[in-house]
Amino acid sequence: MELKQQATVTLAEVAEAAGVGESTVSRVLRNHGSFSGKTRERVMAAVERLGYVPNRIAGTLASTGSRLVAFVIPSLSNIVFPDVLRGASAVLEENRYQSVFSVTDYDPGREEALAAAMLAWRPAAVMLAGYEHTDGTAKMLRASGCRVVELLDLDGDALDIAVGFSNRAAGRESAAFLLKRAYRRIGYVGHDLQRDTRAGKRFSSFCETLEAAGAPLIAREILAGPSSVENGRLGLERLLARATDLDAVYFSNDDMALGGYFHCLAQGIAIPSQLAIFGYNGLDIGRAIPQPLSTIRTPRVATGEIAAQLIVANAPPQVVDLGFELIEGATA
Amino acid sequence: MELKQQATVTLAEVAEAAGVGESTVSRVLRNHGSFSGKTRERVMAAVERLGYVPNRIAGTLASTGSRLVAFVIPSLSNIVFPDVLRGASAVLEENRYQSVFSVTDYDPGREEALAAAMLAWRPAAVMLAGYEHTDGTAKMLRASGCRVVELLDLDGDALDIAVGFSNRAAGRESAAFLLKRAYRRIGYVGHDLQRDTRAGKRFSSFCETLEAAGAPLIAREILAGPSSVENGRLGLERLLARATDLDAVYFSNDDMALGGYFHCLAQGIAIPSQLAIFGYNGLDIGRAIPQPLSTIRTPRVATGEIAAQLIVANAPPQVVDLGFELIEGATA
DNA sequence: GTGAAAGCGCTAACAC
DNA sequence: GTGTTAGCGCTTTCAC
Repeated sequence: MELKQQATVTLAEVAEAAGVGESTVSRVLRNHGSFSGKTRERVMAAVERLGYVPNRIAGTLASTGSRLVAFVIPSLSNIVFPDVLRGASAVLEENRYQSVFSVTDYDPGREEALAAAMLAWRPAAVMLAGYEHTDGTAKMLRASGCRVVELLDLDGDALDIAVGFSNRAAGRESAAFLLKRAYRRIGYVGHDLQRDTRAGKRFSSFCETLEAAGAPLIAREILAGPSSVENGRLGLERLLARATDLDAVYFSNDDMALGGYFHCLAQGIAIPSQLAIFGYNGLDIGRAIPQPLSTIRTPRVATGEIAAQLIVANAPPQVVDLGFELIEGATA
Repeated sequence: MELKQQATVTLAEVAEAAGVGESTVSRVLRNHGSFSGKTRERVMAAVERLGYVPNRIAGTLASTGSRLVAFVIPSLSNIVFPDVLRGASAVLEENRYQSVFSVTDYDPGREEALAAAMLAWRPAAVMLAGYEHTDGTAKMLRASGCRVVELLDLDGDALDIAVGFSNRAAGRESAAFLLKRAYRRIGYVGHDLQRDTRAGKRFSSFCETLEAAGAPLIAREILAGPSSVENGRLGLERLLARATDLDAVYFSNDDMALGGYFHCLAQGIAIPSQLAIFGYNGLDIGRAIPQPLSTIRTPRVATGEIAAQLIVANAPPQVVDLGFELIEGATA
């Protein structure tokens, strides 16, 4: 316990040192209200001399709103969420907001507990992934009076603000694209759909679209655990062991699809003539492989940016559809 | 401004509703001090009924330590930092700590401003990447009295706690490995070293090791901007246009190395017989490509975990070397 | 086992 | 333009 004494320079001490009142120091520091240039100088000099760092805890308690935004995200392994955080935090930092986060690991129960913990900091907004929350979470969020932003999904009812795109539409368009290219014997390789409900939505609308076209899904391979390149490779290997006559495979996302691509590369399976591959997310890496990956590019960073802008502007409840872009690539 | 009224259920209201004093409610909620089972039930019932969410802002102000840990990281695009956050936040959440973060974009000036903003929340600890801070940042951190953890680098003097591994050692061992494999005409493809000082340290000790062995670096290609697969691809393409007789290339990290690998794949350059490739980080994807990438695996998640554990335990100042692992792979 | 009261370090009226 | 003062919602003695 070698802790140095917590350097507790307070606003009162600064006021004392500068020979002014506390509220004057507060005004100068927040550049709010009126004070003379001379006063300002004396205050700043005292701040500098004492190395004063304002206490936001006290400040927030005394004032109304906190410049804090809470993120409750499913994962940090799936690049989607760091991307969203990146977009949001850039905008928030510009506006002198701060970001708190916690990771649910795709567990709705954890989400509820973590959201409660976040709410205890009285944030200006809570940002969560998607619409699948427990009743408890929804109730708590509604009761909190703080802004709520649901991200990356539009297939459901928003609590307050929603920013993202439709996963169902993405699944549908992916299927439509493969059908248009005349693929008819289509398989699927995915990861844990119970937990990643957005991947689940894409998959179900993908299947519906195939069925409607009279070319239902032939085979699927669903791996436990999160998406990864290795799981994609393994998944395709297993799928092809069971279904040898596929002409295309839809993957739950680009990580998985890359794994599939590498499997084909290693096995000498010609893409797309022998087997077509289609992903989801539009990661940069998909464009750097020898054959650009056919996929759907999602506006992940923009989702974060827009969400943050709406909070900073205290915008009214709304649903913002950012859409997505189908990239034809060379693998399907 | 359609904000619902901020639902301000306070501890006082809970006390009132439960027919007990405020301090009793506080004791029950924190499970600290003594109270009867009956009292406990009544308090919990009132909490439930009113939907009370404790105000941590007030709680922290009234008590001593805050269960808040601040991360000041260079980037969220480089997977390294989400990995560290992931490890740390898992441990912190288990211990009911919360994580605040901000992103410096590799700018020491921004780091100083953001660190100051973080300090305003009086966190239990501030975690930063590496040792390269401005004098202002170092001074402020020291004066703050809060714990400081420097992550992912050990080549320098720690302010308080440091957790990570030596980037210089990593550069040295990478060079030694290539030399041992009898590569002698070695090149380098890297990203912005001014900003990513850890990559800079790896590179300089890599070069020193080559020189000491009488096989100095033949050529280098350094791209502006952050590391990416595409930049790696482009970098190798440019490098090979100038230096056609290389037998191995060292990349600033795995993202870059993957780009190089894909370039070779697309150009029909045989790996490793025509050209060897060596990376840094040991990303999972490097093991899923047809030829496993030769690289150094760094304990990124563990770095976050250990750092968090030390903070939770309020451990004394120390330097923790987690080391790294050289993966021989198939590309060098 | 429990309650009353004094702060924690600020902000926001409100006087001057 | 500036100081005084009353909270913000808790935790923490300290009596009882």
